[in-house]
Amino acid sequence: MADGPTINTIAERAGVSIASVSRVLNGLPTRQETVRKVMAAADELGYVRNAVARSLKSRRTHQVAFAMADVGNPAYLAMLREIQPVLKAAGYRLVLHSTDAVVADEIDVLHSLGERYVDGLIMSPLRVTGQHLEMLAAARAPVVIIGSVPEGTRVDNVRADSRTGVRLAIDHLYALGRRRIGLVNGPLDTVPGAARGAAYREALTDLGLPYDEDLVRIGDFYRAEGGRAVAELLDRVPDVDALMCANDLIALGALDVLRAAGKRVPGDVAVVGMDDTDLAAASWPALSSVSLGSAERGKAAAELLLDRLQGGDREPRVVTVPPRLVVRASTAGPPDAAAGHGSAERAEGREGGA
Amino acid sequence: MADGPTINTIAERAGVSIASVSRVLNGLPTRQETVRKVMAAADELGYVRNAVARSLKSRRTHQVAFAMADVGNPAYLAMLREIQPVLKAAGYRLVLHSTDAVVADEIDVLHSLGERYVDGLIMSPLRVTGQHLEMLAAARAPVVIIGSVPEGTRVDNVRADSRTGVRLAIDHLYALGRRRIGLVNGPLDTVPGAARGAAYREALTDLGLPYDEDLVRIGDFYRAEGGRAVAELLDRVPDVDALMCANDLIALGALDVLRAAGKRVPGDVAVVGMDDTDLAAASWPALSSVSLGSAERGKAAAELLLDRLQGGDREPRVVTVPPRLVVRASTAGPPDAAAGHGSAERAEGREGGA
DNA sequence: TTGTATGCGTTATCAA
DNA sequence: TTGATAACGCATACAA
Repeated sequence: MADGPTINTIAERAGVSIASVSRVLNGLPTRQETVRKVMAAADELGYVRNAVARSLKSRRTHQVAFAMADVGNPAYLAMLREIQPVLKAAGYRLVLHSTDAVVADEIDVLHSLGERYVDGLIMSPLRVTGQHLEMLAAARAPVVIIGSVPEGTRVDNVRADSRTGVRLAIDHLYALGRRRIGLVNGPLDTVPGAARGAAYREALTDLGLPYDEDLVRIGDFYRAEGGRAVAELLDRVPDVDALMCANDLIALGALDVLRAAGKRVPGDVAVVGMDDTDLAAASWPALSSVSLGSAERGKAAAELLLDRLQGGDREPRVVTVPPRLVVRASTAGPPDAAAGHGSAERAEGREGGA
Repeated sequence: MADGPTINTIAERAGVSIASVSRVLNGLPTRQETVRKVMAAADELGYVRNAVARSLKSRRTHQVAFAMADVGNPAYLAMLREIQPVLKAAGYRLVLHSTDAVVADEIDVLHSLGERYVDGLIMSPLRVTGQHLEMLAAARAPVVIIGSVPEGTRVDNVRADSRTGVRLAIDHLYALGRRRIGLVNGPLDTVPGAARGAAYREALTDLGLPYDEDLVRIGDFYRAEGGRAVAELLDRVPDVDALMCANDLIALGALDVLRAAGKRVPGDVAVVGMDDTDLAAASWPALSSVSLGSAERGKAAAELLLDRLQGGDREPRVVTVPPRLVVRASTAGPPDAAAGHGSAERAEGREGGA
């Protein structure tokens, strides 16, 4: 792997100055003959511009970072899938950070913004701490936060409306006649966990249903732990007739446990997931799920960032993506979905609006 | 967003030279008093090293690129999930490229290696053209290819063994008494498509089964098109009793179509997928699937690249990851899996070895 | 139209 | 132990 040619190498070979080489390479007005000589030399040498040197000079890297909690979480991947092509189309490379939901890692990412290896950052933090806010205020490059930040934070912000999302699901279950509706939530010290918990309580109140602590279980956002939480809930409230799960992975865990317990879905227990990931459509019975618009949020975030990178200064903007209930067999199928062929097809595609 | 402080700013403030500042920042031997002054100034100014300038000087970016065909494909995401932490632990950032299976884009990525914005590249090309090989030979940074390259190509290479993988699946189906085993494949001009097609034919021959063109359908690697291919196959061979699908998405499409056609799985038709993605475990009936070790291949590729980045020169290495058949309900469940609760659980976790 | 010289922010060499 | 200075590869103001 020999050292690559630089504009100096080309200049020598073409018998011109490096300034002329640079001009030709950048398409600035130059005499035809010089252009020819430079292009020929560049070609023969297999010259490729050094991106690092360009960046140092231009103060732009044409890179953007996307920081999320977990590369394994389909909700983040849905964002990624939308972010990637938007950035690519605009000529930006994507640097991926997975913070494993470790706050210190998120702070690290914000700190590293100062190193100027990217022109901007899209971040989807699980929790927003005071330190986050401090660093955001001091950030030396544009940042877009996916998730909710406190009022008045001067940062571009794309948020989901999980409150309305939970409401859609609970109303749906209520309309189906369910009255003992459980909640299987993630940790309350996460932004989504807290929001979903509060929204659940509020929705019940508005519907005139009692709030029963035994109907609420907390696990984490994964399948196995979600299953355990459901087992516990079943133990305390054997006649629960519906489960609102804080994400699809938890809901899959719920399906596992309900099946093992001999409960029919949705006959005995209706199940709603959240995030409407690929898994929802693949599972059986197909999972009704509240989409919080991960894909749309990713796209919106990418566009906000690009606008900021290209347009320059403007007031921070807040974009809220409305949730959407996608009804499938786990709530709207035949009483024992396990007995019916084709139920998933019938239900799939029906979508309730906000 | 004011201009950030540089070592010059610090030097002025601390009343020392930039050389001293650099020394302190890099922990080189320096007088205590100087260290103190520099650190104080750096602290007050909120100094952060400029990564671009460092890279220009050091000729290392501490970035590695991963180029794959499709951010939406779970097999690549499985690789990504393993690659990311390995690189992160070694202090490398991950730059993500999605080429949308466009060959020109892959060539672009190889070309852009010359820009030196990354120290190395992991690439998983769908097809390896002559141009790929040319550019690999001329690459100015280490590359690891996930996928098969021609014998003698001087490049680190991690390959799956889809031939053995297909063989495992066909043998399994044969052992279950299936004799009319169909193949739902992806395009034959892709490396995996060609390999799987050939392996299927070979496996049948070895088992003494006739090769029937009507039993082989070609679509692409996605769910809807896979379903269409299965519908066509059903039309031609109504009594097909097993389907080998070239990936899990195709297999999900197969489940859709079989269910709609009133076929029982695995009673009437046993179905095997490939790649063993998350979807396989989530689907119903849970999908038997041949894991080609996407995760392991990703990990191996990252380790090969790191070794090359850190260790330096050595002969190119070829790592072959063995396939593994994961048996679930879609082949080993009760005749009509749709009628049985808990079948997925019973089958899950049973794994046949190579 | 072209070349010289300077700076982008670091690191590293060489004298002092 | 420290400071002046030269790269790293490129872009550009200015002079020729």
